[in-house]
Amino acid sequence: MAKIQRVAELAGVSTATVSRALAGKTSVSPATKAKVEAAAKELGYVVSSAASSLASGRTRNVGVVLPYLDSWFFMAVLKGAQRLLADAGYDVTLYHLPPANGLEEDIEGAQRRARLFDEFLRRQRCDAILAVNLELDDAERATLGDLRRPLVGLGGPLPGLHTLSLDDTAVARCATQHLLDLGHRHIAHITGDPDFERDFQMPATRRAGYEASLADAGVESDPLLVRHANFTIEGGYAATKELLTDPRIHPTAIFAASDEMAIGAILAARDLGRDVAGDVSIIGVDGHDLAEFFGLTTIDQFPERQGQQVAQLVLDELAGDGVEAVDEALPYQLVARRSTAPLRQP
Amino acid sequence: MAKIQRVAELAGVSTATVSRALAGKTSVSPATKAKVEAAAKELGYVVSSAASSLASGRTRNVGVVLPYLDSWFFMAVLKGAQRLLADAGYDVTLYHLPPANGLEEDIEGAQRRARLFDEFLRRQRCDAILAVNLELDDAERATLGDLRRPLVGLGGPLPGLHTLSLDDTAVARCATQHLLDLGHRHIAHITGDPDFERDFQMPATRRAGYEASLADAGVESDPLLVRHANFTIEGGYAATKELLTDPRIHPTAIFAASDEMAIGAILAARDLGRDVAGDVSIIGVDGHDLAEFFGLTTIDQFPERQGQQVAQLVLDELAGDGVEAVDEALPYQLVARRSTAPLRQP
DNA sequence: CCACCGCATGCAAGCGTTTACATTAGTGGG
DNA sequence: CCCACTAATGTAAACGCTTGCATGCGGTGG
Repeated sequence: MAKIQRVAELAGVSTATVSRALAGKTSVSPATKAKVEAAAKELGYVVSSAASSLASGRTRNVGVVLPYLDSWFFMAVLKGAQRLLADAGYDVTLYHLPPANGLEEDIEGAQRRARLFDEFLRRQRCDAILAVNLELDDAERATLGDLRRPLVGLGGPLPGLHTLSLDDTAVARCATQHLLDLGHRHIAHITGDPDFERDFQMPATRRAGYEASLADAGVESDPLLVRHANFTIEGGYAATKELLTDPRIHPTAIFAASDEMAIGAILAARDLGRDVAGDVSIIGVDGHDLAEFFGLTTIDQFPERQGQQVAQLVLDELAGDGVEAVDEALPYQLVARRSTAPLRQP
Repeated sequence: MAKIQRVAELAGVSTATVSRALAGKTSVSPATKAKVEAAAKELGYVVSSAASSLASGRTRNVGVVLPYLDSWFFMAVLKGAQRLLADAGYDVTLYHLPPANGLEEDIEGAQRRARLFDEFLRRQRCDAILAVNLELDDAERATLGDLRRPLVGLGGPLPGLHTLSLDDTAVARCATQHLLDLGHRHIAHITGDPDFERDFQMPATRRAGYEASLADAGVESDPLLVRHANFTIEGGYAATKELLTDPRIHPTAIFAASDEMAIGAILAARDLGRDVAGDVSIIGVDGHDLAEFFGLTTIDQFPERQGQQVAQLVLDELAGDGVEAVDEALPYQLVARRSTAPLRQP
């Protein structure tokens, strides 16, 4: 039996009034509202989300799509978003969507991806989708468009939808400029592997910022100073060992496109007996929890706050404040620590 | 209009048949099934989860309750569980439930916790709950019991429900024994802070295993050799600096209750100019991604596989294989790497 | 004093499925 | 050739809420 019935009977009102009283929206007299709430509490009543969704078309649930579940950065974002959404009464359902790698042989991955779009996201389980670092092909874009639900992105821009993104060019310039300002001229760069993930723009963008900054300073860029890793500590470590032992180059500073790679760089430098900052300055990007611990200079992008911001955006769109599909810039900030220092004069 | 209607019309059958054909359960002739599937595909039809849930009482959704969203370990578990559940067609909705810290002043945390139990978990949005490292009070236990849904725990035992847990005593003994076998007698232990999280048994249990193992070997345990950290790299680092510089003690080996603390220990030893393995052997627990990178000897507990296993348990219970409420032991394995070595003879 | 208005509430029609039960057609044994 | 039985399908009643519309009521301005 419709459980709301029981509450209605106990409170001596109709189910309609119970519904209205508990939703808190439309006009219900304070006295009635109190009675209903008392009855609900006494019976331990909580609305059935299925029934409520079916009747109202609203689910009180937001889908969060993440490319990685094992990366510090995305978890920080998730944490921020989850908290804000939960406080607003929304559940979060989590979808894992690894970046399409474009590899022929990854049939399983492609199937999972297709299934996510064709099946999971279309069940109308979410009032809105919050997608982090999502790159879409046209069919996928169409699927999401058909949902007719707010769709908000973090790390865009994604054409046609509201996104929050970091200005990767500016961030890279900021990091590079910091090293230039310290007097460094042989600045290496560790970034993502452009072949590794199809369509993942960020590494290329940061590299462009790095090169532009060098160019502005009249420093010639050397392809040998750019290495690819995959955003992991191990990757940064390996790349740095190469950079610091290649006899053709003599970098005095390294700009890593993520803090995890920068931490790997610090460890590699130490293992090679180089003095971090003294012999080689290292700067990262992210604002990793461990940056403080390692004394890592970084461009903090406040990931947890990003999660909150993008969640707030979702809530705004759900509230109908029909924001237009724009791309907003996220804040970032240079945090100077011990891993960077002025170039030691030879 | 009931969209299933359209499919039914296009396929020339009743909605009941469409429902059956798409669910794939009951008897539908292959021909009809094909027609229905074609019609559904043509219309891009996907069942509305709300309607389906309301009618069937099943949601195809599993709630996963985690104590931390920013810890490597829990994310590894989540990753494993999410994948298995997604492959089985289940959505995962994520609930963040920080451990109750028992602090009077943490009203906000207590409210969040209460709200999770009283509101979120009771909306009948989940077919089952998968709880990781959950510690419940009686009222909470009652709430979850009232749900009448499968409730499975990882890291128990939780009285009355089916759990998978690591034998923390055995793990600690295994780690300690490894160090004893290498000839160490002054073995330090870094574990969690018992006051930090009310009711979180694991640190105490591991410590007990450590002490039992020492006792078995006839080695006297020294409270000075036990330090508390909070399962972070920073914590392990700080604790290790203390251990290695306290003039009253001379540990030649450290057993850290987590790999992250063990990594902190390695970094601390290095910073103090000690040779890891040569001067001080270090062993952790978890099987962290970075253990290989740091050459860390560890007791691997295969967190991602734990996630899969506990997810499988959920699926089994949902399939009605009414497993009884038992506590099953999870596998673990000593992985010896470079951070442990035989005691150097003085 | 009346017509009108707005607020609080009730009534009942959905919302889009699933599924128990009824119905029909086909099958093999007696 | 009939019957009992099974497999495939249809019929229609839930499922537990939300919400447009109707109703009743006290107050207000003319």
